[in-house]
Amino acid sequence: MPELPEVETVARGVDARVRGRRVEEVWLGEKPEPLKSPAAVIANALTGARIARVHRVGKTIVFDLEERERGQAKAKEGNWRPSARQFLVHLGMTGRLLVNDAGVERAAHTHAVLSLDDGSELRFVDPRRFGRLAVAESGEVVRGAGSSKEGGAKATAKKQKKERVGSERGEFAGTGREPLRISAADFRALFRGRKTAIKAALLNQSLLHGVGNIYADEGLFRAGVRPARQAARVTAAELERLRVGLVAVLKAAIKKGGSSVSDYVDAEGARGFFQLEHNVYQRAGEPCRVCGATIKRIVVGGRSTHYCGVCQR
DNA sequence: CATGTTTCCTGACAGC
DNA sequence: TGCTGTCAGGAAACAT
Repeated sequence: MPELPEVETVARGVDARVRGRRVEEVWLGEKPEPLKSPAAVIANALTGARIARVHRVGKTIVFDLEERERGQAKAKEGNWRPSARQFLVHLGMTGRLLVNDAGVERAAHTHAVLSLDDGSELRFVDPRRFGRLAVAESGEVVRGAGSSKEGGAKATAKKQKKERVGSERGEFAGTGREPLRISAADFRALFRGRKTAIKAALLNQSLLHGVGNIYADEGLFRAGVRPARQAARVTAAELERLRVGLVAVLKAAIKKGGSSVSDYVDAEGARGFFQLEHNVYQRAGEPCRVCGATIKRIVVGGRSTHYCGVCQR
């Protein structure tokens, strides 16, 4: 399942392939498309736009777009300006973003295809349909769910706070803080007074975004903290070990192209290798690499959770 | 608001 | 062989 390192890997790979390309045509799949924004909004935002940059915010892949200057219709090949809209892709559990030559046969469960001006195609493939596509309007809030049916008035009026668009320059800012950049003090503050399990808090995307089940378990192992501990009771020293451990494990995973459990692949369809270096995730019943004790599996926050009962307290 | 539970969706896999 | 049941899990929706 794609978490921060996997999403980062995909974003980098896609960026290398599509940056500067112009979107000539947009195809969106059948009825139950995984769209957060209405199909017309997505098609309208993308068709004719140029892709300025692709990057990652939390677990979301963000496409910065440019559009042609108005007025000067004669269009020398050069009058582009930043678009007020960004294209957002969330891979969910099984989503893939692939860049293929248009001639390559489309995989099953292909839900969206952007035809680019160099004859390649950016394809969104997602068997389980947990992934989401959306357009963020500068200065607006990208709401979660509901709007998948209707982008309508009701959705706009409702409570808004989920994903911020516009921290500073009106860009999509995600739901929480970036694990790789948050300060020690801000990190500690996230968990202050929280009665939920530290693992559940780590998975809460409105606190930290980008950390999922794999790296929550791996980070807690590095910190020597048991996943079920109440967040508020984890000491400052432990939280700092947790922050440092998370940064280390996330960076190490990015270097290895992410973890390919289930069926994750990058923009070229290549698997990652970090799963080979997991200390606890999906290693229940196997010996701890540090102390040799048997790795345990429990359920925390509704998620399967792995830890070493000796190394983690 | 904080927290816990249910739901979506389909491939993979265990068991018969 | 082939069918059935169970599981996985990100995040929205719903419940408490």
